[in-house]
Amino acid sequence: MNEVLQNFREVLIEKPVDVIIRQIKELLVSGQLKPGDKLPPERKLSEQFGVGRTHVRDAIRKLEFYGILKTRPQSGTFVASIGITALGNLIADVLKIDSPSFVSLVETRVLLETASVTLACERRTHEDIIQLELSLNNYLDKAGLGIKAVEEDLMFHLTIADLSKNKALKSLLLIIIPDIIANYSIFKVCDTVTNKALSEHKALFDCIREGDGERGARIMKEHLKGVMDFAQSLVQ
Amino acid sequence: MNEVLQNFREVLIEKPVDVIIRQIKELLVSGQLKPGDKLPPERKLSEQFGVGRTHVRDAIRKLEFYGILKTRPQSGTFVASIGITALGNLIADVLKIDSPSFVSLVETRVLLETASVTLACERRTHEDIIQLELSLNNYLDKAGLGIKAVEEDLMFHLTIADLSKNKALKSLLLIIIPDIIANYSIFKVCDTVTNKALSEHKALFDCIREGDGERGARIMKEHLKGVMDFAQSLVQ
DNA sequence: AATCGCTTATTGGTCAACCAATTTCTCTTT
DNA sequence: AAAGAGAAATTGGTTGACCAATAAGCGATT
Repeated sequence: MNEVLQNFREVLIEKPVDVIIRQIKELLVSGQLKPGDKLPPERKLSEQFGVGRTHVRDAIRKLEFYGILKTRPQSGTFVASIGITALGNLIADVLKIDSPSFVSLVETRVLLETASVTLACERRTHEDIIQLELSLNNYLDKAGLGIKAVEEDLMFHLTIADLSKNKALKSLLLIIIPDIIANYSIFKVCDTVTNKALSEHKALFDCIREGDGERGARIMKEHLKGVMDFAQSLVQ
Repeated sequence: MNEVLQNFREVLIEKPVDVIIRQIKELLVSGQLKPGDKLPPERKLSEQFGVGRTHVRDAIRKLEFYGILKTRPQSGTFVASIGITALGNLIADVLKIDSPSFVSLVETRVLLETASVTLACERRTHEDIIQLELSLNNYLDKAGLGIKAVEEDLMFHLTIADLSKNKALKSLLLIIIPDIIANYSIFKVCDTVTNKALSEHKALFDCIREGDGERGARIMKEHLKGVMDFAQSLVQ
């Protein structure tokens, strides 16, 4: 298959779902639909937009996923109660196809992970340390043999996020990590196992065990610096 | 309607979609499906799980949304190429209904916004400052009259995120802000307009205009401290 | 006049059939 | 035997009809 053409087409054609979403968005920002209002029935919308009900349902699902709509079976779909202006902008932003740049992703990852390790140092329990050690060993066992251990690497980082006891933080990391991985494969980021990486993982573990948040943050930044440098080199 | 009962039922019943997602997840973690593999056709899956094809499609959509699956029309649905172990854990985590606590959300918001304002101070252009001033005035105009200006408040913060030139950062803020708003209404957070809030917004603007990142971060933390204190008071 | 109960209409949920693009197979041709 | 064209099967996409739960309307009863 021609990948380039494929991507080209993907940009050009606006999928039916996206058309509907935009239309519903316009109903919202124009004030025809206010928070708490009931949306017209799916049949009506599909007729109004001249499109199948399936597409309307898909659009509603997606909007629901973003917390903008709330549908109650056999009753109707409602606009979530949030300010209308903010809503319009939220939708516009969320649905815009502005995939964050690799630099943005890595920059944000550094931010989240630094906070993650700092919090982990403060909040980890004795059991947490045992769990983290298991995760560390999983990584060391594989990486020590010179084998790529991307999964184990990530799991170690996610475990640290777990110890931060901040679910929101961990969720956000879960969101951006797949994107980072995708970019890794696109740009063929060098992923040779270095002794540096190995010792840094060990050092991170030590910091968390000893509760040295400041040093943990420093090591994390250093640990991710390589990726950051690479990301920045792509831009120039 | 009895809201309590509603919530109760909502927890109890496992929707068909979630059942399918769990089944597909088991196919993944058990190794029957490896990254890059093609999933059985939708018809086969629906037959195998003893459920309508619609539900299978819904499940695939959701998994696709999380970046776990990738479906190509008239060709098939494939498992995204990411380590299987990490995958299993990602799915387990993402689909777990562990709504982050309010404290987590606010804590993370403080983190993101602090970084946001720091970056904005470094990277803002002349045009950015004009735009931010507009946003600020929108807020001041409404809030100055003693009217609640939640939307304008949020928009000001989002504009700052915009000036940070970090799309990932802004996207993440967009993700958690609705959650925070939801909690605001649940817990009836006091949202009286205070002179303190007004002057802090102005101060944030000044910092960004003058490029004083350090002071900007300090003010942002102070600005969100009230919310943070409230969130923590709920726990105790 | 207000309220309770039944009937009817509306609504989102579900399903099975159909469509068009893709892939696979097979037969022809070189 | 290899390559190519074309038919047949497979696949995700789409549609319209049907289902069950809810809401609305209406009339009898108190």
